[in-house]
Amino acid sequence: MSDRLPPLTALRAFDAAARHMSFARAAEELNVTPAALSFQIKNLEEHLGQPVFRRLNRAVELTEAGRALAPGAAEGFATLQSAWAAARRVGDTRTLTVTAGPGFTSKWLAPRLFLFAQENPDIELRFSASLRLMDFARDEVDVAIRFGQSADTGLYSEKIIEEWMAPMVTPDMASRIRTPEDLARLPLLHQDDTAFLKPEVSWRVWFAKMGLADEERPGTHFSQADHAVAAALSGAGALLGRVSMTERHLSDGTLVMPFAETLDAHAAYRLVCPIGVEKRPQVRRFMQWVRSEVSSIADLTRDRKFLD
Amino acid sequence: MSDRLPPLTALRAFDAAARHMSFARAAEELNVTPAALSFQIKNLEEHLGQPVFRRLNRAVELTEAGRALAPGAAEGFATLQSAWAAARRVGDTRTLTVTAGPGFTSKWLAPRLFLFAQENPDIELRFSASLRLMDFARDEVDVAIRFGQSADTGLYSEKIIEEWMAPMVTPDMASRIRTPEDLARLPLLHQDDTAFLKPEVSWRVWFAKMGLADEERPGTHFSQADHAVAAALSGAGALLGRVSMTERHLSDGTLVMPFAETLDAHAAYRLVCPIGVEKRPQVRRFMQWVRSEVSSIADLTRDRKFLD
DNA sequence: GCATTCGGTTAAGTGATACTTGACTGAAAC
DNA sequence: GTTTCAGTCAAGTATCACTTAACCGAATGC
Repeated sequence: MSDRLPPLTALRAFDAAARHMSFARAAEELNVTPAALSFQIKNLEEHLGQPVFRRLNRAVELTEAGRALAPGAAEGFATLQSAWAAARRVGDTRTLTVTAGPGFTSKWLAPRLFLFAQENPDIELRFSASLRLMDFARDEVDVAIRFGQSADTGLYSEKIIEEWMAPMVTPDMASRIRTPEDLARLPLLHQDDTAFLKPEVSWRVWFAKMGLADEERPGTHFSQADHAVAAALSGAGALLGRVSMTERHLSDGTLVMPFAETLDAHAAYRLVCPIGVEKRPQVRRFMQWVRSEVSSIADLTRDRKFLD
Repeated sequence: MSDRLPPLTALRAFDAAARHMSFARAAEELNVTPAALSFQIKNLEEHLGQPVFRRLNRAVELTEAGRALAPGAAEGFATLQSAWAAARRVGDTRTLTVTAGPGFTSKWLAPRLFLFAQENPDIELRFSASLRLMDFARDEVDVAIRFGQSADTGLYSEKIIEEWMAPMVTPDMASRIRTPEDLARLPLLHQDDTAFLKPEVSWRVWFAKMGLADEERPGTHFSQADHAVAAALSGAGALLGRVSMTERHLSDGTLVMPFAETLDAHAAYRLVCPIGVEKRPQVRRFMQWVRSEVSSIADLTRDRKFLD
């Protein structure tokens, strides 16, 4: 009994046929004639010793053996596919695929990306904004930007922005604020995306450290940081904003910090990639560019005071 | 840029070469000449646009691209391999592969297996005793016997033995035991493999339910049930034994239960397999055999009393 | 120090195999 | 009742994977 793999072209044909549940469409995918595909399946069945498809009049359906084979075959070829894609990316100095969360993407990356594109016209930057953590092997991504309190092990990881938070309001609002008590009377905007941080960073903590009551503060809650920022920009209330998200608005004055007292998030954005990838030229250039962009926002931190 | 998979034979050649880190041995594995393999690798490199191996004088080493490709390639082919093996097992009514923990294997399965073999000479029973949970797809196992309090979802699961525990000693010892207090004075044997059960089953609980002090009982601890049983058989002390493990010894009188009071483990051995597999003829016959074996131990439970 | 062995490469020739073409089948659709 | 659809079969062909045999360079051995 040969438990050795059958001819791989036959397996591949089966995989395509099982995914499409149609020989004709499978043949199309593989750029062969239906006859060739039919022959391949037959060949596979000969190797297996039993049919994998039950031929119906106008359709095919998997036999039990086929059902046993199909998921593993699909997974196997998918694994090969992404391994191949990963190998192709090595030595490809033209493209760079970056992933980041939606907040960071919209408030930090996206507004600056055209600058990177200008400086590096030869690099084709691709983009994948997603909250879920990417699997570098599966998702064909070169570098990821992740927010968190500790570095991932087994990956290259470089801290790019230390996060801290400060009260922020529109300039108009700021003119009417003198004391923390003034602030507390405004509608407060809460970002729940920092809720997992320890120690906690929230309006409650900020006010407590400023000497006001240590109590839950009412207000509007946002699950995504950029929505909270948008609300603050429209004058909906006072935001305990993340500098990484609001640096642009603080620079151009559409948001201002009425107090110098800030909270350290004890967390940072990190640039993360599989070990070795950080040495590829386009990744190097991206990192350098990120570093220089970060250093230009450093001056915002000039006269802040940490509440600790 | 073709991100489509390269010729699969070439990928396969690369996989073998990367695993052996030698073209010659890879060629041997694939039953081809080194020349053919060399050509395949070259072909692959042409498709990739860069070398995957650096040729040294007497050896080869992976390039960065090779390192990116190798693990995924190995995983992919391994997946295909086990999917193929799974498909081959379907429709193979000759062999049956069973896995169970070491305790169940040595105390229940192994002593009876020759009976199954006698009744079913046409089935080749294979065996895999392991503590770790098997992955049906990966480990080429048809059915598993697992001990636990709840059934696994997504799998066919049939309760085969409800576990309960009772004090057990050698007949010699039993003659000197009249009251639970007598028992408590003996060296006590503890099995830690049931420590994860809730509610707890232990000497402490048994004695407490019999009206003695609810306190930790000293004694010897065993991580594996069969070792504790062996100790009890040699007269080392009193065991709060699992009936599933000791049925044989209770039947032939080498162990006896000095009290009728027992503890329900609220757990059971289950026969587990991927859905659909339970319909295969040799699996059916194995299950039927297990059921009939189980029913023959039912009479042990005749005059037990549950402490609840 | 010269021959040997080892591991890989190259080139030419060969055989298997994967594919195409074109005719065919049987059932469903119009 | 013709048309269409999905898959099959048979014959011929092109491709490709493989073998054979000669070759290369470096380590090994006497």
